[in-house]
Amino acid sequence: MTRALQELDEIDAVFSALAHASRRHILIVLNARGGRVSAGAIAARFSCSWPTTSRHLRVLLDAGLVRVERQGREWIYVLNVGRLNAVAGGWLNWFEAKEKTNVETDGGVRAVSAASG
Amino acid sequence: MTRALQELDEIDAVFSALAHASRRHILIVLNARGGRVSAGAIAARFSCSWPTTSRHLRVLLDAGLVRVERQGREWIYVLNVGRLNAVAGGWLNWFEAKEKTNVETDGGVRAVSAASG
DNA sequence: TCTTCATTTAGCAAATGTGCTAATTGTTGA
DNA sequence: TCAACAATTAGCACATTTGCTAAATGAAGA
Repeated sequence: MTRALQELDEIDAVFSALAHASRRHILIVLNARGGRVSAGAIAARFSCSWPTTSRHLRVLLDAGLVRVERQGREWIYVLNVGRLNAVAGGWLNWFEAKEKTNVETDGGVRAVSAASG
Repeated sequence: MTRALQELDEIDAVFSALAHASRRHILIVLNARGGRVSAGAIAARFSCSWPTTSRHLRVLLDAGLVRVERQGREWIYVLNVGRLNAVAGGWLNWFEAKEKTNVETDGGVRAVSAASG
């Protein structure tokens, strides 16, 4: 897979992960608690069942927005703010940057948005 | 509905709209073409059927990321970059801002992420 | 007015996502 | 080794999303 296609997959995974309110909530909670929280502490804050929260965590993990570390019998989830800002923020920057630099050509456009539709 | 809950609905609509690659692509195309493009010109760039693209446009419309104007027998879609940056960018800012301001309390956290899970 | 063009709406099938309960894995401490 | 604990994986039901084709809408020009 080329670098450009891999980037598109990353963008897709991140925005898909951000599409659900529970997962956005998990990231906010993680951030507010200093970026490191056990799965149990996260699950305790939600009204849905523990397995459901666990699956949301896995989606975030697959998108690279968190990583996980075993600590005794707990799993500690660690927020990856850098990736959130790089991937989601990076995509959003195409819109701010537009006034300054020339990204009018199709080539440039395809580089960040191809393989859809 | 309170102001805070309305904001949560806006965040939800915007991130749900951004969750599909075709819709992200539409926004990029719109941006590259100066922010104003007819539905036909957009549909012509996609491999999926015209009605399918039309529905993607409606999702973007409902999220407030575009508006639409009738011009003769064409529909012109107009990008709303301001809303994209305000809602999606605004949500992302909770993570950058974290190092500077204190948002540790649960009250603050709930204000931007409640009603999930 | 009638046809043509541009696009949307309707309606259906297939795929995907979400939530639950029950069962499993792996760790700790007696 | 065994019980208790922390969390995940498995498997199922329900809801939503996505894509298609066919039909409808509404403006423009002959």
